[in-house]
Amino acid sequence: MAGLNIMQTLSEENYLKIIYHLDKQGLKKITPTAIAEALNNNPASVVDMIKKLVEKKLLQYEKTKGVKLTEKGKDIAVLIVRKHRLWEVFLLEKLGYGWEEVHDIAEQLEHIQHAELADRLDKFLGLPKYDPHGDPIPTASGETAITYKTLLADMDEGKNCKVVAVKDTSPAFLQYLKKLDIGIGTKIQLIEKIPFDNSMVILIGKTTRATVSKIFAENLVVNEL
Amino acid sequence: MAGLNIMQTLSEENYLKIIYHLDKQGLKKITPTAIAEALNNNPASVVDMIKKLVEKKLLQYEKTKGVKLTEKGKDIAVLIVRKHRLWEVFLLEKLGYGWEEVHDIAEQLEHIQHAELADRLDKFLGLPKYDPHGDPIPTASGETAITYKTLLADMDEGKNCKVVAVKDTSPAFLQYLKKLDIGIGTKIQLIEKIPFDNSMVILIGKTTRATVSKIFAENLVVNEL
DNA sequence: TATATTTATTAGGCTAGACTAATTTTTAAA
DNA sequence: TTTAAAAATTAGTCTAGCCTAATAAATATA
Repeated sequence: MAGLNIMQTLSEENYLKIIYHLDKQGLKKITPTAIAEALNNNPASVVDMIKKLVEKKLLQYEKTKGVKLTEKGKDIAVLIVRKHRLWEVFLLEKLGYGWEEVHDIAEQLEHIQHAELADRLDKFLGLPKYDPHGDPIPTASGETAITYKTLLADMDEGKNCKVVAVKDTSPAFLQYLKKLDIGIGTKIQLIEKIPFDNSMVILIGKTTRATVSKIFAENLVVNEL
Repeated sequence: MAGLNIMQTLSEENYLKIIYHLDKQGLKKITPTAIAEALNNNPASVVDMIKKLVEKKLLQYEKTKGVKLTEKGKDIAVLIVRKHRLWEVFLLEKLGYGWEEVHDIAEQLEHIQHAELADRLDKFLGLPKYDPHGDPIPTASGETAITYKTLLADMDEGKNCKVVAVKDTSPAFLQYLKKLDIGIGTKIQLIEKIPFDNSMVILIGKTTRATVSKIFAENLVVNEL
């Protein structure tokens, strides 16, 4: 994690972040056009910025392979993502913000610069592993847990999925799962999302209908069917 | 407090803030040169920005009277100061940052935009009245009136008080405080005032006795218990 | 393979916000 | 009141980061 101390501009940081995300999303070739679309700006602008970031050794670019973050560039991107997700936890848990509100504020907070900030915040929040949207929070050393899809964040009404894991492993949660007859492999259909409190109505297996809370849904790791 | 919802640029916000501070410091005529000095930039740049802010109805400017914040401009400035000081409290109390470190980070955090942010943060912190440097935190409605009490000026022999802030934030002073084991919240009893040189004998916590100078005592902001 | 289409790149503009240098206005001193 | 000094203003540059339009290159299709 060297060189994170050299301040990047807001714009540079946003480019690094978006490239990181595109990569994480599995895009094999990250092109200027793809970046422009993700940033909602112009490919010509992107080409300029790519040059600048290559110059700064934060990116590599070969027209055949597209854009790739260097180690240094990746470290910066991961730190931004880490800060973003930590701030989201803070806004939700400490300031009582809602689910939908935290992202936009975290977009601003993720750019706050100070060497120890992320680690101090992390500690203050009790070293959370996931942000309120179910995305894993990179650790201080930059490791990112596998990105899970959760019932809450990744499923839409009418979709079918299969339970592949749980995030929370507390007895209380596991017991509740047992009661609902949900286990690894159980098929679930999302019937209705209730925006008010992010709860949802689901169909468990073929016949059992249940209404489950936001907290429940974000702890259920699923694969879409 | 109307119109705070129209986003200002970072630079605009910094101008409004500095003008607010110059006014608070008692500068009767706030000139382009004074602003340029405070911002460490060029008077020519300041003239440009003044025009822009007058245009936006955030400032009034008459060459004879200098610059003045409009109601709207002042509301924005106060909110920035409020956010700055609240974030300083957060950084010190929740993240464990030192006195000297919080200012620079708060300079960044004060620009985070969200309607409810200041109020939510305020509530989360327990509605603090002072920031760690002893400056009063403007209330939600923009009042900044509170004059602080110092150990020197406002305490009498036998009285108990609690340290709420410091005025001087020089390393020398902060180091001395550390040595005496005085921090935010430390309880102090005034045992004896020595009229000769305005020094005083105090009891720090339960057992530690110390004699402190006038200069020391006037830099310690306290609340009477 | 030749052609059409999509993508990348270059060239040239634009705006915000800074700067320098030159000029005008204001203030202070003789 | 005249002159000297300081402050304000104007004019013209510069950079970052965006834009559009034009061109070049790559990819896909006939």
